Amino acid sequence: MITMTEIAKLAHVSQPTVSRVLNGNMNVAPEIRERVLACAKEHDYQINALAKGLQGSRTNLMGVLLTDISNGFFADVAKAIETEARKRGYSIILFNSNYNTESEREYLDVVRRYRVDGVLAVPIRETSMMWREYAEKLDVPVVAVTRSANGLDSVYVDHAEAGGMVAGHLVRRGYENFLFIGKEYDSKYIGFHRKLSELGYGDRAANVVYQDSPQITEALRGALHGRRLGIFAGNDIYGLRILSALRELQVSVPGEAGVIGFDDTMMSRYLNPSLSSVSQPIARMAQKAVSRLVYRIEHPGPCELLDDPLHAELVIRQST
Amino acid sequence: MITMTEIAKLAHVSQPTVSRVLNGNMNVAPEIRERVLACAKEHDYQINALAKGLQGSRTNLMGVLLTDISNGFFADVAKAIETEARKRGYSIILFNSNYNTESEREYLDVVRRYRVDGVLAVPIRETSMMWREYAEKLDVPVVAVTRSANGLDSVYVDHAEAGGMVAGHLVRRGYENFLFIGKEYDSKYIGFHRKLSELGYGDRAANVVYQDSPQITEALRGALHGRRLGIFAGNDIYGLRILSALRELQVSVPGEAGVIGFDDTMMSRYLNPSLSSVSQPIARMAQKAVSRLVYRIEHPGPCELLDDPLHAELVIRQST
DNA sequence: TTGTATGCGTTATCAA
DNA sequence: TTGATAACGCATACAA
Repeated sequence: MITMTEIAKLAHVSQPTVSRVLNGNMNVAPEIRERVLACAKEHDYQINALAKGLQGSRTNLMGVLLTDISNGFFADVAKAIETEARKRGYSIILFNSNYNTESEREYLDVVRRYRVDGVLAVPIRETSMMWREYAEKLDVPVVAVTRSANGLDSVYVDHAEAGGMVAGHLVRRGYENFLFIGKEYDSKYIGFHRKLSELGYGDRAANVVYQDSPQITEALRGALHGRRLGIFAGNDIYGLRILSALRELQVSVPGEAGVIGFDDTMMSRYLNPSLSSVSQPIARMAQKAVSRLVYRIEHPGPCELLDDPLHAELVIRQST
Repeated sequence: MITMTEIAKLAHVSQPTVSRVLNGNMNVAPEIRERVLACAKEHDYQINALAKGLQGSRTNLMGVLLTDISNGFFADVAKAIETEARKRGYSIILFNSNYNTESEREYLDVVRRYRVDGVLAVPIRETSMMWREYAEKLDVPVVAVTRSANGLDSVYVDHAEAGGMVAGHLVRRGYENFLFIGKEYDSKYIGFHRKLSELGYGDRAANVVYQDSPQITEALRGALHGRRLGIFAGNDIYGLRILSALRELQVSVPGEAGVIGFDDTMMSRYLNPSLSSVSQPIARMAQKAVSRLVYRIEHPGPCELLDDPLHAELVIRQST
């Protein structure tokens, strides 16, 4: 691939002059300018981003650490981030932690090797102090998306609040026993349970950590006795599986049991019964997170932590 | 971030010696080796990948150009590629063309700027010769994944063959009219139609280019007259929407109409009725594509084009 | 307005 | 076994 030095030779000028032209510096004679531009175009010059990055300025790279891109929600997040970053001239290096804390740690090192200008992360554990440490070592700004992390700028949806909304909704719909099915102890559940307690149903809420489909069926069978059961799924995929399991158990929805998912995946409106869900403002989150990260990149130095909780929205459908 | 030169000073050796130690070159006195390693560890040294890449060796970056990562299938592909690439020490720069040919072109320039070692691409148009041109300019190897591209190493599933399998299946199931609903003229449809012709149903197959949900409903209403209708959806998302539209039209599935999707997305088995689909060996494709790309990276120079069509598999469920 | 010189952090070549 | 030195491609400071 052709370099500035080579163009300089071809155009009979010095390399810094080529640099000036290509960077739009106006202090160059028009004739030289044109000669250089023509030559660059002819040879389809592309700047060497590595050299540029090495030289000290920016790399225009953002590291994006996700938990699982095969989850439709995060895929949408990734897409929105990529779009937003590109608008501002950044490219994305992508990593999948697969909910593995070790990978998360390891990828952070990789990210440092490439001298990314900043990092967007979906932190696996919101509560842990790991990220505070990480961020210090990283010496580039980090913004948490989707969930908040201790000690990080965070653009996220208030999951506890969303959990509370779900609880309120299920109670209004007349459910009297409650079940949360999710991947792990989760602030959604905390908010869910808190709200149920406030409403006087604190002792009627159970929490199941999901492992596999048979386990879901078992949990449901155990929870279904008499009272109408309101089920809160940690995400739409669980919601889908729960609907399927209830069908198998011949439980009527939303009659004997109601189900509400999380993330409002595209599929949920097409299911039968269509799945109620909690919708997150993905595009807005991506926009805010990228924009905050760019700000931090362009204004280095200490800075007050951003805590920007957005609000989820209930999308009520047939399943509740 | 600490550099080799700084470590050199701290350890009272020369910078190349540090380089040797950190690269595992054995021609270094054990005591020096330990001193350097200790110092590197203490300061959490991470190599500057930009400098390394600039110097001439590899960048250990792969460009990944996708059409749309928010499609569950491609999200799975992206994940598998990332996993496979990481196993071999590569990181991923990700791009979403959003089925936009201009973006595709533009991203290729970005990829060149970062001097990636190679590119994995889901080409938007399989038939066009664009990629042949692109690959020449790129001067790094390119491998097409998922679809084959003219003039590129290609690891893909034979969509025409898969379309034929679908046709055969629908005919065996007793459907007598046929409809393909997909994003655009597609080799799936070509194979589907060819097989139907062979079986004597050539004049009973229609092709609908999908735009929005109302349009699907209209198309279905138009196609449902008397004979049982076998519907082939270009992907599972369309399949889902079609099932939903049929419910709305009160058409029984798989009785009056049968539906089979494409990609065998995770959700399809949980739908009601569960959705028949065509499953593609994603992990194997990713593994083969990455492995081919790495081979080409490690063995530069001209080389016979790889054409590695894998085979799809029908997953028959309730919807047919 | 243009060119010369220097440095970014590596690897590689060559001497010592 | 170790250390000087150059080179990769660019941006920047400075000189002309």
